[in-house]
Amino acid sequence: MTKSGGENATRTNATGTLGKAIDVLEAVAASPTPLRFTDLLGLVDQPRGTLHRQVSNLIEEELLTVRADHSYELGIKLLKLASLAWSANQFRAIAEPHLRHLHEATGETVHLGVLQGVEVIYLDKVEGRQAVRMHSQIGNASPVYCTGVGKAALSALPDAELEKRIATMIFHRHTESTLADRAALRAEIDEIRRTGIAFDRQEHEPGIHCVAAPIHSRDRSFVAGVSVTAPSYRIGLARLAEWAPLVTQAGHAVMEDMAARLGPKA
Amino acid sequence: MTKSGGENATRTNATGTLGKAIDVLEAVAASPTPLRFTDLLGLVDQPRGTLHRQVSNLIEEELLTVRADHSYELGIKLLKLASLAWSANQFRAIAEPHLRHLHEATGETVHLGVLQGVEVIYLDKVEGRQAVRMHSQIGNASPVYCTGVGKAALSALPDAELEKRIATMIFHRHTESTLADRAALRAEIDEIRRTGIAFDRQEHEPGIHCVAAPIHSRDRSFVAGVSVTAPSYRIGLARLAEWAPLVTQAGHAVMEDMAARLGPKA
DNA sequence: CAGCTAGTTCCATTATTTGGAACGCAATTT
DNA sequence: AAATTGCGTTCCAAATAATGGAACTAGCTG
Repeated sequence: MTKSGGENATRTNATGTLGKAIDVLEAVAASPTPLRFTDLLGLVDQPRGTLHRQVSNLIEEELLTVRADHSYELGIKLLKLASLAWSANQFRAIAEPHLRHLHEATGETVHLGVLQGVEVIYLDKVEGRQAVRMHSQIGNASPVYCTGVGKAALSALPDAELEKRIATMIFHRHTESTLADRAALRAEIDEIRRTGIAFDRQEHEPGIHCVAAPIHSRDRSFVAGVSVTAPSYRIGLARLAEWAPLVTQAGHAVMEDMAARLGPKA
Repeated sequence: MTKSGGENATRTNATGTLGKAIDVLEAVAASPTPLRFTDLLGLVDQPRGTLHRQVSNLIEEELLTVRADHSYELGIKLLKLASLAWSANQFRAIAEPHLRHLHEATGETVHLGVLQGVEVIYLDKVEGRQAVRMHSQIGNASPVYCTGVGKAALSALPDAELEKRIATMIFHRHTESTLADRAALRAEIDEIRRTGIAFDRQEHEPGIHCVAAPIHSRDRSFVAGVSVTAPSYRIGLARLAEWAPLVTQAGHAVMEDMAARLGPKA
């Protein structure tokens, strides 16, 4: 090390020993296909010996597991930690009653998500019946630029921050209506800032649209969003738009509760 | 290889730099009350300077967050990682259709959990409607000795392993029928080994009981369990017992699928 | 405003990580 | 069979990154 500056083809946070370990974990997490030792070696820019010990440590800590075919899988300890993280999460706890109320008022699925880099991580979800995979969403990471919650959250960011994030985004056209470039996104954000409401017009998944409102801490170092999602065949865009005030109110209510419970600095 | 896991009595794994970091994370995770810096200092055997840097690194990596009042909270990145861990988990994927089938056959809630040290971590859950907290269970860690899945899993362990785990358990009487000492648990495990079926007779939560069957890899280095849970006011113990064969079959089916899909070594 | 307590920074010492190279083992190929 | 190649694993001197005692600062509190 030391030399060669440190460019690298792929990922590399390389912040201290911990950072390197997390890099490995994230490489495994991000791969859609199973990774074996050599595959990882190609992804993480670390010498063999080092990588090998790194992986051993992660396995020792139960953060990683080896499958029968020698490929790696994230460890179950992560599920345990996440479960605890979820239930101790203060923001989620504060928002919960408001999500519930919003769900009762609309009858549709309500999501709570926070901005994390250029992704939205869903923190909670309230829905009616639904036979399918529960918790399909919690912890799920989606692109910001094509989700209601994501765009709402972006709109709450100070300009400098916003630009920084937009700069690092990689756009991918998920549906016909996806905003697929920076200019379109910037225009949309302007609009959202004006109205206080964000729409996802089937930009992520065809047939699914939503209304969302921003939530943020006083200093905007923490930004998030609430949304009401519905299938377009059942709920028209006009109907969705009628819920906008409710969603905005929910967002405001959460912010008020934050101020009240976390003190004025929050 | 890879073994030697399992310890985890108090704090201080101290295995390398990563281990120390995880210690901190787990201390935060395990605490029922918010922890501030000095509180942590008392829990994790590390000098101030060191702990402080440790915490800073964890925050840097977004594995930890500071709340407004300076107490710590597990980071949302954990949710993201866990979500990916969950969907990539091979065992869960193999078991899923069988859980679903078991749910259809009984109409009650089905759980899948794996043994992790002296706890059971729930990996999946299939249930009917349920207005309450979704994913209430996934990632949740419960004591082995008072859950159906836990006892079923224990019964699949080789004697030496079983004794090792029993030795490190700390018993806590959750209900009137909780097995509250090693002798009682050992007797129960014997019984389960004989019948292949484990019952939780309201040993964890009053009013809730379940039938469970063990699942394990060929070499028993991996043990888990499936269960059908029901409220006792609606489903009597006799009725529950009638489902035993179904549950056992589900367990066997999962093992067969594992052998088929992961090769004979699994 | 003095006296705490809790949190943060410094830096010489020390222990841990590093990474190049070699080893062992299967599966392929010759 | 012997040779080759691909993959995972182990070693160890050199170098980097972690350690931890002590000094410093910010916020309370009486």
